[in-house]
Amino acid sequence: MNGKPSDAAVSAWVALVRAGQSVLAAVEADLKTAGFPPLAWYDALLELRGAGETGLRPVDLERRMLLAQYNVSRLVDRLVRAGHVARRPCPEDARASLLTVTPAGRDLQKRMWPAYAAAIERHLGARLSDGEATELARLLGSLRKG
Amino acid sequence: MNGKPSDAAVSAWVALVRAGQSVLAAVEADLKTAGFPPLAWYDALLELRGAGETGLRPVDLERRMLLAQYNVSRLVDRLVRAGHVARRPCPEDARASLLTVTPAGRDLQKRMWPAYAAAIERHLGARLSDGEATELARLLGSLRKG
DNA sequence: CCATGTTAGATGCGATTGCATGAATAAATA
DNA sequence: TATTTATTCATGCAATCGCATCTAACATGG
Repeated sequence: MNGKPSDAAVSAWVALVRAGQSVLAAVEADLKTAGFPPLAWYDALLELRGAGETGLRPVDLERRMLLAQYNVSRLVDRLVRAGHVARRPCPEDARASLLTVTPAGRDLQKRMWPAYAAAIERHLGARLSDGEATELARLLGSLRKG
Repeated sequence: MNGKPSDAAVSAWVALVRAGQSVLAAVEADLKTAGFPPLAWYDALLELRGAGETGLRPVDLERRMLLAQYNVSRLVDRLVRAGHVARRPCPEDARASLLTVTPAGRDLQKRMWPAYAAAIERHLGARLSDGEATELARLLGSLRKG
């Protein structure tokens, strides 16, 4: 079963790739201009913060961030080297570590948010009504695996 | 003027990044599995083909593909090395070349389309009705710079 | 316990990306 | 025209990515 996509589907595909790339690049550029690290750092810090005291194993981060295993491994390396994340041994699985955000990491994440929020507003919020944004989120949500 | 984004805008942002990444990665993976080069090659060949006999300068490709200048320079290098694109001197501007698709490039692009189309259908078309796809394309279209 | 298979994570290596800069030409201006 | 500025493209270098593979630790079946 491998039907061809409708014209509407192809249009949506093209629009998704273009808009995704364009908006993402613009937001990343704003963050960089403000002197901040890439979005992935923010995402990782947010995920880890949301996991509370215990922290997360790299494999958990991998699943939440939709990143390849080796990319998580190296992202965590960089975050640890920069002092934003701490590793401690995982008591239940000696292969893994438990990752938690350090105070410096929490601080970075908090300082990034205003710039990040402004970029989202500028490149996305300002171009859609709330109703449109909600509808967009709904449509994009149905593209998730399932 | 730097208001904070609404919750709806933030939701749309998150959904856009996640869905974009997820669907794009899935389509790229399908293409690679089928033994084809990355999507950027297809896009470039398509743009060049659409430009007819004359071809395009690298800078034109850059604008159409939303790529950084050095990425275009290197993408073209690879396409030329692989025999899919030809350079000839641009008569009106000695700095530039005019890029055209070779027969091999045309052939590659044609062979890629079925796999590409199937991937779009699988990862996007099959998950949205035509009406939804049209609406999605419309909403994403309003995110373009203007 | 041992053997086998599976999962978590790290890493060497080559390809690609991003940044900064260079070289050549074109365009604008004095 | 001579000078300055802007545009087009290429590239050295460092950082990052992707792939393949490796080690270590769990899990399962005997």
